[in-house]
Amino acid sequence: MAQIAPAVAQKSGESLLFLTDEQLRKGIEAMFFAYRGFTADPDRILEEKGYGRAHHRAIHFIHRAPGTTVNNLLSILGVTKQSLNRVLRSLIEDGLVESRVGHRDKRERHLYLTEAGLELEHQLSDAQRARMRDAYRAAGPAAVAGFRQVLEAMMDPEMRRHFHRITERGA
Amino acid sequence: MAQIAPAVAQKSGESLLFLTDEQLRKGIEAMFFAYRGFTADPDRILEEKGYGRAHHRAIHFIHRAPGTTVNNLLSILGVTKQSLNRVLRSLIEDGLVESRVGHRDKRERHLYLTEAGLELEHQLSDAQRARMRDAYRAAGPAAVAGFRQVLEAMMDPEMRRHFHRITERGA
DNA sequence: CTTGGAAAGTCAACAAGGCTGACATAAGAT
DNA sequence: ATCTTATGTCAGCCTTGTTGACTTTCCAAG
Repeated sequence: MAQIAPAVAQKSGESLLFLTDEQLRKGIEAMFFAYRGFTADPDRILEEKGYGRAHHRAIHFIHRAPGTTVNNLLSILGVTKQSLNRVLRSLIEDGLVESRVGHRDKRERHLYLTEAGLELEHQLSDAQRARMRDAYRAAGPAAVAGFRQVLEAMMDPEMRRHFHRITERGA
Repeated sequence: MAQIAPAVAQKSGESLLFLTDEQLRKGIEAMFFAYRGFTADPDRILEEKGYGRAHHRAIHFIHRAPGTTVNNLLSILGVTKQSLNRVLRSLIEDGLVESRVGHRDKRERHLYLTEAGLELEHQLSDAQRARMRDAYRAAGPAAVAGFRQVLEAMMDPEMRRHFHRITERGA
């Protein structure tokens, strides 16, 4: 059902060989193995500190959008408030995150990294960016552009909105 | 520490603007959001059947390398045998996977998908490939080549070996 | 032939991090 | 005054990862 015969490639002007099931499977496996590498370095650092990936995600997005509300973080991370709350509570207790009551709407809590939080964020980010930088450098700018295009096309629309919102400040 | 100033770009002949921290952060976030999309469709199917991602991974790689041993699967998946065993046991009990005692070495178990297993594999794979295909088509062949280059550069060396071994038959 | 060690399986216990459901509180909105 | 929203919290459940200990099977080296 899903086999795209090479003959189909004639349909368009360009070769559609990159859409064969075999190519798609390779892409799927590449995503799987690459994601392991992507998380490996932060995971090691987090383990030492007794944290997990969930903490990393919270720290990352709070750093990226300081003052974000719990609800906003919830929709970015796509988890339940109970799940996020467990993580946030430990980060707040450990003094990595500060929760400030909203100025206009006092129901909201605005989240900020403390000095210690920023320090851990840097440590995690440095490790992850180092791997990313090596991969980017090895592949070159054209490949990086393609990489980003495919990733973006792979996102759910709602996630793509988050991605653009978070990303749109800065180059 | 990790900031690469635009001035550094002059060092090489080509622009190194794609290696700024901001660009790297975007790449990191793109990976995060894209991976969610990548797993979303299979996750929905698996949930209906009472399985999880761990089952999907086992099914995928057994399909990809029929007759693989437990130990081989273990090193591909990077989990403990206890963890994999729990998943395999349920798949065997449910008749999706068959475990055959080794011909030469009778300690080894060779794993195969049954008819039912193949059927589920197809269902999961179709969903995941559909998203992949849409993303590939939207981005175009050049972008796909870059995508694959960056992903491969991002893998740990051992995972890259697995990737090549699994992938090297076929185009 | 015996024994060492590898491959596999199993049991128990635990932790992280998802989930649901129920409920409490504060405060904006109507 | 009441409805709704934002947040927090308690309890309980599931999946999927972990370690450690132990058994069975069986190849291979002595």
